Amino acid sequence: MKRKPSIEATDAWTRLMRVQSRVLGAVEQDLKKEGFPPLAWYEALLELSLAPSGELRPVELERQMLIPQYSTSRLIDRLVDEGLAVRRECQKDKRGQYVEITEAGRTLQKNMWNAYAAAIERHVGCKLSDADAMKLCELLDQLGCSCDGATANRREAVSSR
Amino acid sequence: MKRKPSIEATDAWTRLMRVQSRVLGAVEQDLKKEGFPPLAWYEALLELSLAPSGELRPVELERQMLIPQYSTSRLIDRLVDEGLAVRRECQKDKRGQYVEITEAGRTLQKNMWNAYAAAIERHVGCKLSDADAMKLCELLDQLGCSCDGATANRREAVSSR
DNA sequence: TCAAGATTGATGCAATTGCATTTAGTTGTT
DNA sequence: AACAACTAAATGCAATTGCATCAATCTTGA
Repeated sequence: MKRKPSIEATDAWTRLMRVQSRVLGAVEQDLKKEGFPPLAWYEALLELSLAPSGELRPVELERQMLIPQYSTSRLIDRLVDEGLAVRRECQKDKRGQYVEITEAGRTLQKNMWNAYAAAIERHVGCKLSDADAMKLCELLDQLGCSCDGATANRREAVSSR
Repeated sequence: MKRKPSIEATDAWTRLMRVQSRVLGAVEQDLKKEGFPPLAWYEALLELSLAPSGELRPVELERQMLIPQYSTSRLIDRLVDEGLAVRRECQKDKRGQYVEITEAGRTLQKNMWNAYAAAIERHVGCKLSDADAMKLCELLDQLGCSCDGATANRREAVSSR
């Protein structure tokens, strides 16, 4: 127990932290400059838009997005405030509810995807060959132990996002 | 302009975001469980401890750590409040100041490194061969366009941290 | 069937962040 | 010297986060 990491592992750790923070910052800033809300809104709208009949339980959204329960609750508050989603009652489970994306929500999601895709291309895509990107995925997956779910299961949906 | 990213690039982006957030969360939580302050404190203490005579200008710390100016200012406030650093007047430039690490600061930095190193090993090191870690660094560096500075310049110091 | 325990979602409160601005001091130009 | 432009650091304020807890409902297993 308590073995020390190799220099290589430590470097990988450092770069993982620094590079993602830079890249994320750059992408978020691009979106903001074009007047769009934070990425988390996009993620939520995407999940909702892909769900059957455009609705999800908050708890499902929470699991997809890997964020804490109270974050989900407040994110939904904001989406609802902006008219991007509505809360609907859930008859199966009266503790719960459904959150349904609105037309405005779908529209925003699509518009954001344009800007978002361009930003990904600008800050990731054009710096990496497809082969390198795949290799990077592999290596990251070794760390993640399951980045799975989310993206993989609905590969078909990607082109339409 | 405005070309769309490939599936591979998009996947790499997604994994970069998700994996670092998981790994960071896991490491931070390990540290917290052992009663240590946030990682940012460690980073700052490390920078200070490596600086000649253990002191830096806030603006230098800011550049090393890649955080906004006001964050640095407040981080220093906290370190000073806890007796881990002291503010010293800067005669060369009276707008500025020096921040000097205290003995308590150096001690905490060393203690944190034990826990931190173990956490890196647990969440990164043991999941990746050294060769894979190096490859990961390379790929991330392609994105970062300069993760450089910080770590690379003072490789000698690493074993002693 | 009923109590114990688990799950869903919201929320009060304190701590932290982000933004914009302020204060103070420095530098460069004429 | 005088002024404009710039840099260093702090801070007020609003927004966001994290934590703990709550209320309501469900599940279960004796």
